[in-house]
Amino acid sequence: MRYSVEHKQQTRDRLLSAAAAAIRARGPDRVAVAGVMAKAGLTHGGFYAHFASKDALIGAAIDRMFEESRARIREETQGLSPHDGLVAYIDFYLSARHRDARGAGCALAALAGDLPRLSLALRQRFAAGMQRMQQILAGTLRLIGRADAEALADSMLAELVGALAIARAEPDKARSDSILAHSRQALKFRFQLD
Amino acid sequence: MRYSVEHKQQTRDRLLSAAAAAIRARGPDRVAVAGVMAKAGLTHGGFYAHFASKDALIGAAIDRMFEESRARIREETQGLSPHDGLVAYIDFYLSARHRDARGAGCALAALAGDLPRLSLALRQRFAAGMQRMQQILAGTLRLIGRADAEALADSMLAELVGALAIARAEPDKARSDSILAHSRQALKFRFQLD
DNA sequence: TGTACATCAGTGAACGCGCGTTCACTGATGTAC
DNA sequence: TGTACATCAGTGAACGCGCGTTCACTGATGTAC
Repeated sequence: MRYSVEHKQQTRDRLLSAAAAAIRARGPDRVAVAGVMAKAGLTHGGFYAHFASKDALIGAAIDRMFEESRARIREETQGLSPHDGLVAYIDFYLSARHRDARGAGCALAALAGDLPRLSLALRQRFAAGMQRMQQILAGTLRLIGRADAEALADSMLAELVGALAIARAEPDKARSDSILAHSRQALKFRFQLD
Repeated sequence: MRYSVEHKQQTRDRLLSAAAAAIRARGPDRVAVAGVMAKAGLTHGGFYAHFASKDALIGAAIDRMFEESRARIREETQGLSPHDGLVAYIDFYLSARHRDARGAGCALAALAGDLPRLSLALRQRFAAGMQRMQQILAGTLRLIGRADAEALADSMLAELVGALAIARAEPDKARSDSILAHSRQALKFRFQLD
C-alpha cells in the first residue's frame, strides 16, 4: 500500500523509541531487529526500508537517548534556580524511580559498559552525547560560582553514573537504596548544595 | 586418555582465567564457550566435563574476577600506610593502564552495566564480590579516621567505577585522560589525601 | 607380576535455535497522459 | 475527468551463520583379580 508522506517518518520514530528503550533495558546485543519491529506492530522484513542495518538503528537510537536525557534535564529543572535545579537533578538521577526504569533512564549509566565493545563510529556518536551532558553540568556549576567547573562536572558525572550503575547491579533493594542515598548525600555535601 | 589427578583442576583453572578475561573484555554475551575452550587449547565438546552450562562458567568466572581484584588491591597497597595505600589505589584504579587493560581490570567497572540483564543467581554472586570491595574501602577509611566510613566508601566506589567506565567509553584519548585526572584529583581532595 | 577391564578428559560431528539480512511479492494511492 | 502505470512501506519465506548443548567415540592409565 502507498502511505501518506508523514507516515514513514512516524514509523521510523516509533522504531527509534522502541529501540532506545530496548537497548537501554537489555543492551545492544540482546535487542533483535524483529523484536523492535514487532513492538511497532510490524513484521521484520520491513526494517530495511527505514535503516541500512542494525548498527545504523543503534546509532540513531543513541542520538535519541541523549535527546531524551536532555529533555529530562529540562523537565526536572524547569523554573528552578541553578542551585535548586542541580539539587533536583541529583535527586532525580539517584532516585529509586530512575534506577528501576532502565528503559527510560540515562544512556550513560545504561550503556557505558557496552561502549568499549561497539564500533568506533558508535563510540564517537555516544561521546558527543556524553560531552553535551557534561557541558550542561559544567554550565550549571559555573552559574553557582564554582571555579574549575569543567573538572568538577566530570567528577560529578562520574559519581552519578557509577552510583546508578552499582545500585542497579545490587539485587538487595535496601542495600541499593542506601547506595543511592549515600551518593546523593556526598554530592550535595561536596558541592555545598544542602 | 586418562590424566593425572591434578590435571582436571588445572584445566578448569585455565578455563576460568580465560573466561574471566574474555567476559570483562567483551561482555558475557559475546563470550563463546568454543572460544574459551580454544584459548585453553581444547575443543569445545569437552567443556561440559568442567561446567554444567555457560551460566555456571560465568558464575565461577565472576568469583574469580573478584579474587583477582582483591589480590590487586593487596599488591598495589602492600607495605603502605592506610593513607598512602588509599592514594596508591586511587592512582592505580584511575590510571591509563587500568583503563586500557579491560580484560584484567576491575569487574565492577567492566560488568556493572551487564548485571541487571543477568539471572538473579549471578547478580547475587556479583553483589557478594561488590560488598567485599566496599568493605575493604570502608575499613581503610575507618583506619584513617573518617566518620561514616560505610557511606563514604559507597560514594568513593561510585566515583571510581563511574569515572573508569566513562573514560573507557570515551574514544578521544586526551578527553579520557582528563576524565581520569579530574576524578583522581576530586577524590584526593574530598578525602583530604593530598 | 601380569592381564583384563573400567574410567573419564577430551574429540569432533551433529542438533536446534535465534538472529541479521535478502528478496520476490503486494496493493493502495499518487502521477502522467 | 478518466485510465494506465509507477511507487514504495510493509509482508513473509528463506538464507547463512554463530552459538549452546548433546553424544558416540577415543585411548592412556589406574585398578581389580
